[in-house]
This record gives sequence, structure tokens and C-alpha cells, in this order.
Amino acid sequence: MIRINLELATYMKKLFKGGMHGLYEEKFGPKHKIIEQDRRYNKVYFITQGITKCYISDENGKEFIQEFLGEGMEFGELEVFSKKHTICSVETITELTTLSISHTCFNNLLETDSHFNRLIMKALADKIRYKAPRHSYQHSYPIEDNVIRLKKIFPKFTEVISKKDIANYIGVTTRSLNRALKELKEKNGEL
Amino acid sequence: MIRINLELATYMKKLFKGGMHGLYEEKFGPKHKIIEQDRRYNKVYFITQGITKCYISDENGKEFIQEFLGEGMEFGELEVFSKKHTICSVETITELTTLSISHTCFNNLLETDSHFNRLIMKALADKIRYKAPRHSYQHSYPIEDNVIRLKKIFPKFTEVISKKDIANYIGVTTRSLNRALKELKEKNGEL
DNA sequence: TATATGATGGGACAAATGTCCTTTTTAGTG
DNA sequence: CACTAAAAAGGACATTTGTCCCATCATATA
Repeated sequence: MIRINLELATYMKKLFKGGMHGLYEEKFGPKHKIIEQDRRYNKVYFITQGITKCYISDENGKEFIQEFLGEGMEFGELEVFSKKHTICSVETITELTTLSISHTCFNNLLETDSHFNRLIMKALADKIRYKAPRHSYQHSYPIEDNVIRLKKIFPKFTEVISKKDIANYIGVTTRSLNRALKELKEKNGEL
Repeated sequence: MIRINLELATYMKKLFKGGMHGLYEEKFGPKHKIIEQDRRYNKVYFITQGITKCYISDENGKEFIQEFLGEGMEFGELEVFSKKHTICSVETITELTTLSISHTCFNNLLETDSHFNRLIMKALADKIRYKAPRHSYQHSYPIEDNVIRLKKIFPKFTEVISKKDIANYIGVTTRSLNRALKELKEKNGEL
């Protein structure tokens, strides 16, 4: 549910400690919107600490959360390859520390550091791999099953993430999520 | 709806014509399953002609179509980066021609041909970019709106792709799709 | 030709989910 | 502490979508 990429995190920290030119640390408070949908930026971020949500909002203000990003996950990288507007907003949930790098330096790294190149390639592939079954599952199963599944992969999800965000992640209304949670409680005695 | 990548198609054809070692042409008849979910393969395919569907099926046999792939789209590449099982099956819809390459050769190309490297990186990024708003939209809007949207981006979709596949692509039952199509007909006079 | 098979279309009802609204709880702030 | 705002919980009802059928039509094939 909260995605991580420790291999990438480790490598970026190593580059940073090695004094890599153009890579610098940034910190953000909670509920801070770092990237807004449909804009242009020229920075890529690597999370070293904390959690963000990455979401799409439609014209009616509905939010649909794509992923929760944790340590080692990068964002802002898609726009390096197809020079278009961002498709997602990214907003911090907890306090967040990132290692940031400009598009130019990012491109340099890709060309000169084949290990980095490989890690990014793998990170992109993993994002694709991860998305497919998730959406498939959410479509095919009732809300209750989705909640159970979340609980399995991330037992404390209700403590860290707000109900609204969880609902937007599963793609249902808060009302429906509450209904599912209540029914689960009644069945199992305890959430 | 049917994704293409002409830039990649052109480049792969050029490599093939140039006698690139390890790149060979394959042809498949319609309804042929090229890749099956949860298996291992060591080949990457680039479509040069025809259409396939790429789908996940669950334990109840329900299919959820991830994408329809057309000219220039590649498949089987995710497993190069994370050496795991396939997550999707890929099955031809029309006759299909591909340029195929082993994992080993694919990796060689990635390392030695920086233009190719860049094209693959971009192709991965585009797959991510494309998936996000699609699933978001499908969740947020009723079936009818989804059908209208499909009709806009691909007017002839009912002629090329079966009802069942369209339903599985939108993530609904055939019954629901039919209902939506019927209501649209009644409203607009004509599908 | 006769028969099987699969795709399509739709009726009737059940179940899941959304909408709208109200109440309760929690957390923050003057 | 008192007050406000935001988050959480849930009642009542409407709508959407799914399930389970069955009928029809086209196509392939023995």
C-alpha cells in the first residue's frame, strides 16, 4: 500500500554523501503540496524519509489516489521523459525529506551512471507491475475484500492514513468505506 | 484505447533492416496466447503490425484488460528488470507481427545503444502516465460516460474489439455494457 | 444439412454503492 | 475553558451495476 524502494534509497543517499553535484536535500512539513497536477516542473524528488500521497483530481474535485509513496520512491521523473504536464499532484502526509535533482542533472546521471540508469528503469517497471493487479483487484471485488486486503499488507493503515485518503485510494466514497469497516467489525468482533 | 508508439516502431524496424543480431521477426494468428500470466519467459516483443490485448485474470476466470497494444508497443519487457513472473497474459486479437529479442540481447542494447535506452525509458514512463488517468476516470464515472469517452478516442471500437473485451477493459460485465449502449442509442438515436 | 458453439441482447430481480444529510468525536485555537 | 472546524460515523433512500436467466443470430464443422 505504501510503496518503497530501499535499493534506490540507499543508492541516492550514497550519491548524496559522496557530494554528488546537483543533488540536494529538502524538507517539507505535513500536508504540503509539492507538485500540482497539470503544471510543469523541472525537478525529480527521491524520498528519503516520510510518506506522500500521489493523486489525480477531476473537475468535480474528486481525488483518486494513485499511490502512497515512502522511502526510496521517486516522483516528478515521468515528465523528464515525455515533456508534458504533470498528471498527478503529490502532497506530503507526514514530514518529508527528499533528495532533489534538476532534470538536467537527472539526465546526466542517466547517461553517465549505468547503475543509476538501471535502478530508474527498474523503478519505472515496478510502478507498472504494481498498478496493474491493484486496479484489477479493486474493480473485481467488493469494498470489504479490498479493506481486508489492505489490512493484510499494511495492518496499521487506519492509524497513519485518514479515512478519506483510504477511500480515495480504493476508489469509493467515505460512506461506503465506513459501511464496509462497520460490517467487518460486526463479523470479526474487532477491526 | 489501442496504444501505439510509432517512434519505437520505426527505430526497431530500422535495427531489424540493419541486420541487428538477435532481433527476429515472428508472426502469430488471431486469438493466439503469446504470454501467459504467472510464468517466466525470456523474450521481449515489439509489435510491428496488428493488435493484442494484455490482461490479468483472477482465480474466478474474470479478465481485466490492462491495455490494447498496437504498433510499436512492447511487451515482456517488465520481466527483464524485475526477474519475476509475468503479471499479464498477452493474446493476439488480429494477426500479429512482432520483432522479438532475447533478454540478453535486450540488455545489451540497453547498455550499448543510448537512443534505444531512452526510447524504452520513455515507453515505460508513458505506460505509467497512461494508466493513471484511465483508472481514475473509470472509477469516477458511470459506464455510459466511459463508453462515450471510448467512442471519442476510438470511434470504431465496436467493430474491431468484441463486446466482452470492451466490457473487460472498462471493468464491467457485458450485461452492464449492453445496458449502457442501449441507453445511448435511445438518447442519441444512433450508437 | 444438422448440430454445436460462441457472441450478442435483454428481462427481472438482488446486491452494492452513492447521495444527501445529520450527529458525534476529535483536535486545535483564541 | 469555550468555541470552531475538520474528521468520522451512520440513517434513509436512490441509483447503478451485477447475477441469473433465456432467446436469437452467426459461424464453424461433423
